[in-house]
Amino acid sequence: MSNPNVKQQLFEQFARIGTAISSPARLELLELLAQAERSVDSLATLTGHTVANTSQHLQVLKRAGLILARKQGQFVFYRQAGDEVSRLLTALQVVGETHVAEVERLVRTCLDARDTLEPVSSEELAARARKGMVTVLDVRPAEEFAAGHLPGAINVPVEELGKRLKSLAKSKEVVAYCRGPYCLMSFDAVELLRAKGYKARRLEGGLPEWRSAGLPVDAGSA
Amino acid sequence: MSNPNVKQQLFEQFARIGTAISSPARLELLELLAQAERSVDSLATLTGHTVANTSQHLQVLKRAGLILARKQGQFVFYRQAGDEVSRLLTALQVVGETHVAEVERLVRTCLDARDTLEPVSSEELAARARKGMVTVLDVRPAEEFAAGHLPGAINVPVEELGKRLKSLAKSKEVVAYCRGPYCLMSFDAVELLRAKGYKARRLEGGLPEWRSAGLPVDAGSA
DNA sequence: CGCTAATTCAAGCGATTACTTGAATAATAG
DNA sequence: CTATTATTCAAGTAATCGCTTGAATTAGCG
Repeated sequence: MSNPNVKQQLFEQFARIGTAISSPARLELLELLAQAERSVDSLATLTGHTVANTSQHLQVLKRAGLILARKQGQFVFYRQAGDEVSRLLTALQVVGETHVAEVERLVRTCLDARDTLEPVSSEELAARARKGMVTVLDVRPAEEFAAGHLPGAINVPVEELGKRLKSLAKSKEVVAYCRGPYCLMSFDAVELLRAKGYKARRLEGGLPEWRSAGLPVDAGSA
Repeated sequence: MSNPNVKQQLFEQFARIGTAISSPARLELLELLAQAERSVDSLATLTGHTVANTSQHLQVLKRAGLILARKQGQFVFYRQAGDEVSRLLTALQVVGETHVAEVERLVRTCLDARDTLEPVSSEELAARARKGMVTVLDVRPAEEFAAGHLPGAINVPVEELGKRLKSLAKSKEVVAYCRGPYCLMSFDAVELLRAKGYKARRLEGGLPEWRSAGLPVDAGSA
């Protein structure tokens, strides 16, 4: 006979993972860590929380198995434990999009340019990029680009995009991407590019989605 | 410029879904509701919690968009909101299996017969069942079978399996399935069948996994 | 060695959560 | 209408959570 206790213990373990993704602050950390490994301090700065608070959140994520730590000198670098974690977050977002009215409302409210910004799917971009038909633009911070990016992508962080437009050819269509489907950087980039007369669209999803779709990623030459 | 507030609000929405799956009790409810729609009272009985407590858990799940309610007479029947929910739970389990040592330990401890119980994949079963090579055995309670089951499956709840062995031909291999990869009923069934001289294996995963793989499900003739 | 910076630990506090108990609603049966 | 059953609501309590603050730990640097 199977021990019914085991099942409860398994539920407890899975619930611990659920707890880890039950806080907005931790979801934000997970999104950042899906891009590149980062120190506690850098994460605290990016999220605007105190270092101690950030450290505690990171430990919750680590205990749940979602992230891993690597100590180098006086720094501790955290990183995502694996692509399964990105897939979990994607599943979370899909449920939200499908069944939570508030999510749909938020997406429409802020990103109502959606109709005009029809996103490019990963498959489509992969095919068109191979033929050299598009400029692939990575608008994330340089560190994240360095940790890995789409093959052949050019890195121009959003904040610098205005000043560095000249490096982009106007002849080819530009496809911008950033951290993920709800990261706003690529929206801003596309908006700016179109205002300047570029033909621009955004990739549906970001690097984590691209990677967990099994598509190739260029490792960084930091 | 995009409103950075929107992103925070989106994280809050996703975090609410995380909160919903952050409790063992609610995970158990979700597993049950992935099989069939059920009343509050029936869920309370099955899980061993009070009705009021169960009702409150169900409302948390409902507010997160994971389940839906249907009122019929004095009963309220809850059901899973959609297959996306099953996929979320699967993603949760995959992360657990991959990155939480305790999960692996539990699986090995209780289900260490795993080596001898090599599970059949959905694809393999689909192919072999079409050729009539196996008996597909659903060992879940009759109500869950009635709400949907694998095509051609025979329903014999585990508790009755001992008494109803005669209805199973010994010539064909038997593949048993139940609620999911961590549901113990099919393990018990396979153990019992083997002890009685049957050639038996279990399906890897249960009905929800089968369904969310896009494979056909026979609707119930209750 | 002492100094500084990155991280973690520990204590504390207000807010939230899980569960219980008992009452309030709502639908059905007599 | 009254009694019964299913469900939800409301109040209360112990435990947990998120965040802060300040001290402890650890590694590098002059």
